[in-house]
Amino acid sequence: MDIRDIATRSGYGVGTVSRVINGQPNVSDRARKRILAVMEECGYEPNSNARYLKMRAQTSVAAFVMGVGNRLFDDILGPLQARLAEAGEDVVVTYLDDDALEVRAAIDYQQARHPKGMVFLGGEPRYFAESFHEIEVPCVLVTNSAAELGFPNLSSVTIDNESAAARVVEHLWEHGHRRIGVLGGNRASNGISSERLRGAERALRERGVELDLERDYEPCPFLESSGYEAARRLIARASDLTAVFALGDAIAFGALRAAADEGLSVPGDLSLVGFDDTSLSQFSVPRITTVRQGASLLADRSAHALLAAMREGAPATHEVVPFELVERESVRTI
Amino acid sequence: MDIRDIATRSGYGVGTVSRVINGQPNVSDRARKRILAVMEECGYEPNSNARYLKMRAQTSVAAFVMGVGNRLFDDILGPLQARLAEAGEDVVVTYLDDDALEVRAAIDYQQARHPKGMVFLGGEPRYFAESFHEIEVPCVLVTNSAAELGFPNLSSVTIDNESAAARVVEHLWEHGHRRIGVLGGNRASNGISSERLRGAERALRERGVELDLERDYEPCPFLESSGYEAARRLIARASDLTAVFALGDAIAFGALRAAADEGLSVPGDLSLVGFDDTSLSQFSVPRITTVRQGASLLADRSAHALLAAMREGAPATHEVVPFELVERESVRTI
DNA sequence: CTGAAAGCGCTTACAG
DNA sequence: CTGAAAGCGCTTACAG
Repeated sequence: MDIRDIATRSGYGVGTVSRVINGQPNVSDRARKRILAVMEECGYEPNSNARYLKMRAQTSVAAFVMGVGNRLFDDILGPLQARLAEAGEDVVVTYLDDDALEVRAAIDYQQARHPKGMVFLGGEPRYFAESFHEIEVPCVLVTNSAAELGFPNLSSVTIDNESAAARVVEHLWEHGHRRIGVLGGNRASNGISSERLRGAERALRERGVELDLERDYEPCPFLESSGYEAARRLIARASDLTAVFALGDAIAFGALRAAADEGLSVPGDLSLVGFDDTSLSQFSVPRITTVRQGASLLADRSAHALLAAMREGAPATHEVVPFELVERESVRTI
Repeated sequence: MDIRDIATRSGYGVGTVSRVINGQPNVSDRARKRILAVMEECGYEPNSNARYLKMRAQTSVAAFVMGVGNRLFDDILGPLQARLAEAGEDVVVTYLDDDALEVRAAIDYQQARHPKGMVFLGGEPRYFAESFHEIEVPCVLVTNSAAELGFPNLSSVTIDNESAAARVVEHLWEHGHRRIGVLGGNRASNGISSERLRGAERALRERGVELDLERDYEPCPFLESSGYEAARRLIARASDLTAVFALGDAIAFGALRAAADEGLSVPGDLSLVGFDDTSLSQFSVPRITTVRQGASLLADRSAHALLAAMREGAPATHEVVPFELVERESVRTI
């Protein structure tokens, strides 16, 4: 059952059939109606390989997910693929190890598959700066800003991570905390973790305290297990901390467990704040105060930016969506 | 840069180039070496649309994920796509709402995209029985058995959910619990939740107690929030329960929170067991006793079965992989 | 508005 | 072992 069968059965030529498939205007109503009816009756679906081959277009959009265990990314992925599916786009997702070079992976992928567009869930700006110029298709970086990078085909949608982190510190400060530790991420990176770290440092500095990176900060990946280990180290080393700001909910969740293992109650002995508002912080005991970034809003805006770039050649945009500090039960006033 | 360019530059014909691309044997070593070198030098990658069009083959394998928030599925997806990628297969993933008809979605997808194979992460056997016969490509159902269904192109890999649930009840029983409630899933379904429920009922019955479905069972989706709500209802209704078996970790995690909100300590006032061994049960306070099913083992075996069916036309297999009860801190002896 | 024809980049008999 | 040619199922100028 191919386009020729439909042409024969409907009494029109393949050209006309093709035009109705593609919703082009220059077809008579009569022809359109008839052809649609025949296609319907035959359950005909155009062969996408042939279409894409001709249209010199690409098979789908590729999504690269940084790190396997990231809940927020999983939460974004669902809505994202839904939005894209509504627009008729498939998404092929690739999970990358935390230490994989996402831009390299994307370049290889582009070479092999010629996607129409790509989206990066997370990513390290440094790698983008180095090699993103090899990428030609419209892309969007999600949860991390690409504004500074200035590539014409790289949009981004993100919250203001630095301000959000500063807000957390402000919140802790208002509740009387002066000895605040920070947990997670990686100083060398210039991704979200360093933005958040910077925000925390700035807010502290504005209040006259300099964050002691050697003592009161402990880096770690955004995983429950890593958060657990890192928190144990931090707590052991800096036992005078009254509050810990974990740069991600998964880390905070691990830290909550670590505190329990150290015999510390949260928030009795130690206050804790997370980041992302996943179900981890919503249902833990105690519920963890955190920063919400809306997964479906991020997904929406990302799909929008990508589609606009893919379809209308819209220029790259850098959208900053709002965040919200959600106060729960893990911070006490001292 | 297409196959003709490579042909010209290497001094061979396109047929020969095509043969080396496809690793066919009837090419001289000299030709192969030369052509490979030219391809390498040009960074040439064959156009997959053209290949698939000619090979009348399909673009990729499709994965359907039932429900958006399922951690276990997310954990399977990563390794699964990695295995498949090693074998040169893309995977296009589609997230389905909990109430979506996965087999219908797959039929539509097959119609539209002609995938080489499909994998279902979760799924309702009833729907498979009804309409899977419309599906022609090799498929595998993961975390749920398709053995009873008897379709020649539907493999499955799963643990023995019924035995695992029975094991949980046995464990609770050994610790002195006689009033055991069950939380989660859906009685009408005949998917994993009903298997687990059945296992629990059986184990209870073997010990002379009949599970009161109206009083000591509360159905719910496999989400933290649903587990929370369901647990509150169950606890309010059947306050004499000494233990609750949640049919999933997410549910257990929600239940842990619900217990806290009811002023019940776990395991002091109420013992709790989950299912899946996600990080939710690993790092919660208390850590939750649960059943481990190995995500990467499930992924491995599924990829294996699918590949065998796709490449060698291997018949459907129904593999049962081991589970393990992992004892933690949420069950006390009474 | 419509059809006939060329061609997208490959693979695969068919000859040699 | 290798090349020339046909054709996979579409789309898109080009005529009309």
